[in-house]
Amino acid sequence: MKISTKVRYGVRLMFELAMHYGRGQLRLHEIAARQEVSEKYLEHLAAALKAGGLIRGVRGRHGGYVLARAPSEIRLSEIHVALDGSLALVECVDDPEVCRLEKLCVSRDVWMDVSNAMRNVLESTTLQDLVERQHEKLNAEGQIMYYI
Amino acid sequence: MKISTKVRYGVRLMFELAMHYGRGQLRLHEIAARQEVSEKYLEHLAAALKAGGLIRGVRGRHGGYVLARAPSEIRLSEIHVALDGSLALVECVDDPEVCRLEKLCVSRDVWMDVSNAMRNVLESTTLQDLVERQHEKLNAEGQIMYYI
DNA sequence: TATAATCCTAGTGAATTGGTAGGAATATAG
DNA sequence: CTATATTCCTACCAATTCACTAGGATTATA
Repeated sequence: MKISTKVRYGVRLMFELAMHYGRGQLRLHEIAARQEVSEKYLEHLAAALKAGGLIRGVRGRHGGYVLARAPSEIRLSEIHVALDGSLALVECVDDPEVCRLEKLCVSRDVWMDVSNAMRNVLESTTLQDLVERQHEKLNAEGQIMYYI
Repeated sequence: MKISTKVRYGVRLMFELAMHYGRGQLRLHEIAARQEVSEKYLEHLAAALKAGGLIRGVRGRHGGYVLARAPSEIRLSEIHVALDGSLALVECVDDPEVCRLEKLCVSRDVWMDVSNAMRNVLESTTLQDLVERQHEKLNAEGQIMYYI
């Protein structure tokens, strides 16, 4: 079981927007260049993130995307949900009705425990946390800031 | 992201063997009937579990499978690894070398946190835990024990 | 010797993944 | 007004993975 590239790239897209927060819109073209991903592919991710209410698009020349809320108000769990649906690792975690054995099923308990463990991490991490961690890392490495 | 049926059925297969532990081998035929899964499919799972050293096969008529160790000594993480490989949600969690940005990458930290959260649950849960939970549930529901 | 089980190797249809393609709509610069 | 640069929208596609089947070889028992 691996995280899809959709979610991986999506998180990085959101991270780029978070790093740029407060300085207007950012074009997919730039993000694509930095992440070395096709711009066309990012369009799909952006569409899903927009549908999820996490970013806003600015059309026309000199357009781009902006975060819909402050980085501190966007949890990674929301990004995951927008791109990949529920965080439940099996159907019956969200919807017990799907299995007639729900009450007696011990595997369901396990998958619920694992799902909740994931959810905890993703809900308690915001884009702001990522931005701060990035700054710490860059300082620690003595690197020039990539993001001006 | 969903758990594969391979792992789901595999855990249930192992659970059946755990419920039967101490009373000799159990045939896939029986497990398949109880889980309403094809016997042929379970053969594949059994092969992987055997290769992982978690079960032993007994060939010939009246053959079957037995746990290789006591249920209290088999962690769910081992089952997952045997059937689905590493618990790492992205390549670079296991092997930082795959990405040249490892040191500076904050997403890697996130996926490592999530992977570890999952790992914690699966490593701290044994088949014995499942067996006990099952007994509790059956008692709570006032049900006759399914497993004799 | 017939039978019932594991064991082994291949194949396969359907779904999912990870994209591309092409253009419409929209806003800005000149 | 026009050219251009962007988002937005819909369709398509190749490769991979998933979930499973098929067919038999091997092994042990009754």
